[in-house]
Amino acid sequence: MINQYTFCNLKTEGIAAMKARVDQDPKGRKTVHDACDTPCAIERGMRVIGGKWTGSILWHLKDGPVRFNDLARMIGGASKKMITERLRQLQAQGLVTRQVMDTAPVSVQYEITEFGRTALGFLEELRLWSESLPAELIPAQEARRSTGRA
Amino acid sequence: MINQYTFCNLKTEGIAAMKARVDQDPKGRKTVHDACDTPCAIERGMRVIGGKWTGSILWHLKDGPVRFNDLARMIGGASKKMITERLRQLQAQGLVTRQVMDTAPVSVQYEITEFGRTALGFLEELRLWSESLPAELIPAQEARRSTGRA
DNA sequence: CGGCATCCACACGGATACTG
DNA sequence: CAGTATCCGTGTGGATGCCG
Repeated sequence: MINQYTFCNLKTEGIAAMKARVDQDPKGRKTVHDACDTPCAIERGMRVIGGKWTGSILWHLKDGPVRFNDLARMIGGASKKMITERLRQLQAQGLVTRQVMDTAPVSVQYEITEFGRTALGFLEELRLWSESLPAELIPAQEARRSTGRA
Repeated sequence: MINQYTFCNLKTEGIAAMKARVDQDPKGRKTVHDACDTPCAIERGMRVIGGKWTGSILWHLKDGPVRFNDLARMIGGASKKMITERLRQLQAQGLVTRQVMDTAPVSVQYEITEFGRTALGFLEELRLWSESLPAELIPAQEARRSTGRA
């Protein structure tokens, strides 16, 4: 009978791994201890860099500051709206900085912060892993149907 | 005029460290070279393990087979529907296996495959990174409003 | 127990137009 | 150039019920 599991915890004090468990009382009812009180670290991390395009954006900034439209150009498939949205989010989280250059016409530069760079390691790993994936199992990026508006 | 992007192409031949560049021709028009091959790997990877709860599920299977309901219990916050859905997806992608045990009542065991394990590496990295994040910037998991139905 | 079916509220995100 | 505003189809995913 399976009644003992380990899974992710938020407290990293003892690091190693506090073990979350599913226990069974005499009556057979189960309770979880130290479950993912909050969404797991995994989930929480995903909320930060797992947004659509978020990873790509961050990734594109790794080689230096990039201007808005260039960024949009690089990430083919993402609308300006999305780029803006995600950039704002990343900015609010301190992963990138936004700097308006005093030129005409205006130009805005986005740059990854030191903090943002700490995420690149993981992204690199993800990239390597992804590239080893058989193409068939990648869920096709479906084209949304047009809104029908002129 | 937007008419030339290379993105999400699945050719992974040259990969290595292709730098995406935005070039400008004499007339000031810009073109992108080697745009998304690399970054899109990020996006593609996200499509596979970036789904809601997907990472958590995989993560929770790392220590051994787990039964459906126990899995659901562990991942507090996810509905059975989601768990099922994601499990099916993971199964179709060969990251987990599903095995119906011959017991009464039925019990079903999910187990991570060797292939699935290859993803644990960066999930671990993600976990470490996430745990270092200040709690404030984690987008709260908003509670959906009830459907109003009885 | 381990689901599937249904219903439905949103949130997401593309398209488009407009602005300084 | 670098957005903002708006409109709206569509996907996502929680809630609930039923079933073998």
